[in-house]
Amino acid sequence: MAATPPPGAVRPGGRTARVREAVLEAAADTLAEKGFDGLDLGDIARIAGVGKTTLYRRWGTPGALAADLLHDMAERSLPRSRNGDIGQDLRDNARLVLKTLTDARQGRLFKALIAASLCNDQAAQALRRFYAVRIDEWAGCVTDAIERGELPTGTDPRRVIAAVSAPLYYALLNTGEPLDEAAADRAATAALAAARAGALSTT
Amino acid sequence: MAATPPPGAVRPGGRTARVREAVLEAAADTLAEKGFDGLDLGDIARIAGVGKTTLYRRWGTPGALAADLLHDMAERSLPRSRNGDIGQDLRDNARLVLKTLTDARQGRLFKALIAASLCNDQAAQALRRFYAVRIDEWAGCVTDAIERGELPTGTDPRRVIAAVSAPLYYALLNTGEPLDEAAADRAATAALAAARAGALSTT
DNA sequence: GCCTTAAGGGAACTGTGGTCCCGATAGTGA
DNA sequence: TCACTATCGGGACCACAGTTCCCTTAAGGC
Repeated sequence: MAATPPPGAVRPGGRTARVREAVLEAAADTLAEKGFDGLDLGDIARIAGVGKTTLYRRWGTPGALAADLLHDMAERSLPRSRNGDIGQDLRDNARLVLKTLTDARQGRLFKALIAASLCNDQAAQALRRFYAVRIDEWAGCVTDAIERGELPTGTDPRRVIAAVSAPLYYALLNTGEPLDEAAADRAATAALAAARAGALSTT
Repeated sequence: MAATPPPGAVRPGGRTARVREAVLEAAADTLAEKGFDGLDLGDIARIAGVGKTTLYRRWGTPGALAADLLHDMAERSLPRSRNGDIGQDLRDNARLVLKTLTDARQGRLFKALIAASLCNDQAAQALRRFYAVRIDEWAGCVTDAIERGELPTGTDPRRVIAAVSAPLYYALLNTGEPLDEAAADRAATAALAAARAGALSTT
């Protein structure tokens, strides 16, 4: 019982790749504009200039399309800061997250992708992978800081980076508190204080 | 131009109240079981044993129904701890949040309601109100602790409580990190360290 | 450059989510 | 208790998201 490969996997080049690119771009635009529940495969087909049948055959559901977009986004990682000072690095990270979440297009896109991950298992898995990549990239700052003696040995690098983002996402998703530079700086300072106190260790 | 009152507002007692109760219960069950995108008004009507027309007339959309459920949930507030020790109080709060998020039914329900809030403005507003009520209730712990001199004056009570929940929700929604008692205790300890360091002040 | 067939696209079709109409039921004020 | 009408509920109806069919195009191996 040889499993049939998913459509697009056997001949991924040329036309197939162009279709995927156009579709993902249209999907990102639509998610940013209308949110996850406004993601209609028929609309996407029209906007991307491809056949509706293609959308249903290759992706099938809005959730699977969002998952593919997340895979695509995880590929392009942003380089982290290297200030030689953990306080400054965490602040840079907080500012970067802030900028992403408050940017009109990016902020709405992230909200829509989180909504997708809450409605669809494929999207949920892709979202976790996306954040794992992002966090791993920045965890290097913490590793370096530990080596420099700025933070206790045993500090968990990923947890420190996650601790910076967490209050900003909590404000975005749960409380609706305003997201501004003061909030970003508070997030960085709080994470640093927690790390110094040994509250974010691996054990 | 007198605005027509929304259906159910003029005669909210008796049958109308019973219908709302049955519908909200069915909605909560369905959200917990199938998530927000599985919330079909026709299904809810069948489960609740009321007319489909009633669902569409009184709520109209899944988002509005989720919003009404959130309003209902915000009414019933849970009492906070009063240990006389902020470390213990924050730990209790973290354990309570953990218990809610890891409970099979409650955890799924919260995820679904957050998804709803990301797809619908009414639900988003209702969710913010829900968390405002919850956070205000527990903020009293921090106010008391400041008076007892356990935390610096100028500490923002709501921010401290939010700082406890934030990493737990971040694990639930973004990274998929395991949610266990160790995670809850880390969240409480980290928030306490940040507050003691003055990183969560009102200014 | 040729051949095989994976992948795309147009168009017709259909199941069902959501609307509309109207009679039945019961909350509310007197 | 009665009258008025807000609200409920059943069923017909309709638009369209999602499927299916089948022909066309071009990717990839030789």
